[in-house]
Amino acid sequence: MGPALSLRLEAFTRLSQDDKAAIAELSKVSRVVAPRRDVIREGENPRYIHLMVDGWACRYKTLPDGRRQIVSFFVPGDFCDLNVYILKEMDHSVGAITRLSVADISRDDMDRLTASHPRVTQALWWEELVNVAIQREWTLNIGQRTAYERIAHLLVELFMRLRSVGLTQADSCDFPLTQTDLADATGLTAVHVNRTLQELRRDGLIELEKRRLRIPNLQKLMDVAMFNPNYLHLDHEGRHLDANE
Amino acid sequence: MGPALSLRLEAFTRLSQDDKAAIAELSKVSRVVAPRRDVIREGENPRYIHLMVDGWACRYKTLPDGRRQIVSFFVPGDFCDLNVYILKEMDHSVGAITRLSVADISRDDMDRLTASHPRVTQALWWEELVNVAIQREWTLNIGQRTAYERIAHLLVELFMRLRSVGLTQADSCDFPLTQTDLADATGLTAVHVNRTLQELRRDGLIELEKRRLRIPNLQKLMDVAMFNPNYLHLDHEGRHLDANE
DNA sequence: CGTCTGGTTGATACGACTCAAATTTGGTGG
DNA sequence: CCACCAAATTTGAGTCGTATCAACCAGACG
Repeated sequence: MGPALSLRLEAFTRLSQDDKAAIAELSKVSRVVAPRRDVIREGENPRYIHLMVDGWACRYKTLPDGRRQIVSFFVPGDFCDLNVYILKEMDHSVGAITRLSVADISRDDMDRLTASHPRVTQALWWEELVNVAIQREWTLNIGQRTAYERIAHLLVELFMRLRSVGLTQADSCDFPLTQTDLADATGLTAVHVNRTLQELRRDGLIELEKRRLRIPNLQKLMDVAMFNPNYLHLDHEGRHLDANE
Repeated sequence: MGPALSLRLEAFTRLSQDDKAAIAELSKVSRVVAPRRDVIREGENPRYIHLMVDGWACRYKTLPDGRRQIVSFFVPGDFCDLNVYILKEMDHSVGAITRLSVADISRDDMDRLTASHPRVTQALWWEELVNVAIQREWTLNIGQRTAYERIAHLLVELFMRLRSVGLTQADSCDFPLTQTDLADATGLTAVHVNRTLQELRRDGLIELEKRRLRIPNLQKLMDVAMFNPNYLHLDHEGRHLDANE
C-alpha cells in the first residue's frame, strides 16, 4: 500500500508526482512473508533491499546461547533497510511480526531510482538518520528506564509513529505485538512484561487486549515514560515544503 | 591529526590524493574542548558538523531526573556526526572525554566537499551505517548481556575499533574512560562496574590501570563477551580498492 | 597540605528473573 | 459449530543480580 509509504517519506521531503510514481513502481509487492517467518537472516548475503510495503516486522539479533533482542520495529509505512549498500553479510535478522508484504528491490533498480530522483535519495537518508536516532533512544530506554517506564516509552513511541502515518484512530491503534515481543524488545522477561502491563492497566494508562492498544491519556503516559518526542524528528521541514509547488 | 582520520575513512573507500587533500583542508582544528566539557548539547540548534580530529568523546542522553546514558563513543579517527542534515535540534549531547580537537565544518563547506568528492560522500555514509550497526549492537549488549559479559563486550569493541586505526600497541591501548563512564555506557552503576572489572581482572581477562588497558588474550575475552565482530564491518571492500590505481 | 576526583569496600534492599503450572485465547479441522 | 491444540497470557513462590547508601582510600593538583 503506497499511502502509508509515501506519507512516511513525505515526512522528510515533499515528493513530486514523478517521484511518487517511481516509488510506486518499485513498491510492487514481490512476496508475502507469513507471521513469525524471517525476511532475511543474520549471516546471509543481502542481495536485495527489502521494502516493507505492509505489515509489522522487526530487526533482531541473537546470542549464541539463544538470548534474543529485538533492536527495532518496522511499522507499516516504514521504508526499508539500506544495509545492502555496505554489508557483505547481514549483522542482524529481519523477521515478520504480522503477515508482511515485501518488495525486494535490486541494487541496480535502487541505484536507478536514486540517480534520477534526488529527493527520494534525500528522503531515504533522512529516514536512515531518524532510525539511528530511534536506536539511540532505545539504548537510553533499556539502559536507564525501569520496566514500567520502559514499556510505557515503547508504547508511546509506537503510537506516535503509527499516528504520523495515519494509522491510529483517536486514542487507539492496532497492536500486533505479543508480550514476548515486548519482552525481547525491552530486555525484560515475558513474565515481567505481563506484570508490568497489568500495572499500567491498573493505573489507567493503557488498555491492551485483542491486539488493540488504547491510550486514554497520551500526555499522562508520556509523562511517566519521560517521553521527549524530539528524537523522532517529526517536525522536519519536509512537512512544510512541496516539490510540486 | 589526519592519519587516523584518513585510515578510518579508507576502511570504506580508497580515497584519492585529491580526496585526502580536501579532507585535510577541512580538518583544520578550529577549537579545543577541555575534558568533560560539551561539544554541543541536546536542544541546541546545530550550525556545524563536528569533526572529531583527535581525542575521545561520547554522545549521551539524559532523563529529566538526571539519569544519564552514554549511547556511543567517538574514538580518535572517528569522523563526525551528520545529524546537522536533518536536525533542527540536537536530540542528544556530545561531550569530550579527553582533551578534544574539533573542526567545526559549516554545512556549506560540507556540501562543497561532498559535491566534488563523491567517494568522500560514500565513505561518510558508510561510516554512518556502521554507526547504526554499532548502536544496534549496544541495544543487544545492554538488553541481553550480564554485567560481566557486557563490560567485556564494550572493552573488546573499543579495542578493535582502536586497532583498526592503528591506535593499539600489541595487546594494549590507551584507555581514558573512568568507571563512571563505563557505568553510564553500560547501564550499570559505577559500584557494580568496579566489582565487575575486578572479576575480569581476577579471571586474567584484562589489566586496567592508569588509563591503560591490556588484553592478554583477546580471543578469550571475545568468547566470554560472545563478541561477533561482524557488526563493525571492518572487512569492507574499501580495504581492497584504491582510487589511485 | 587540604581538596577533589576516581576507585574500592561493606551491608542491605529491591527489581527483575526463574521455574512451574494454570488459564485463556485463537485457530483448525472434523 | 464444537473439539482440539498450540500459542499467549496469567499467577505464585522463591532466588539472584544489580542497585543503594555510606564510608574509606589513593593519587593529582593547586
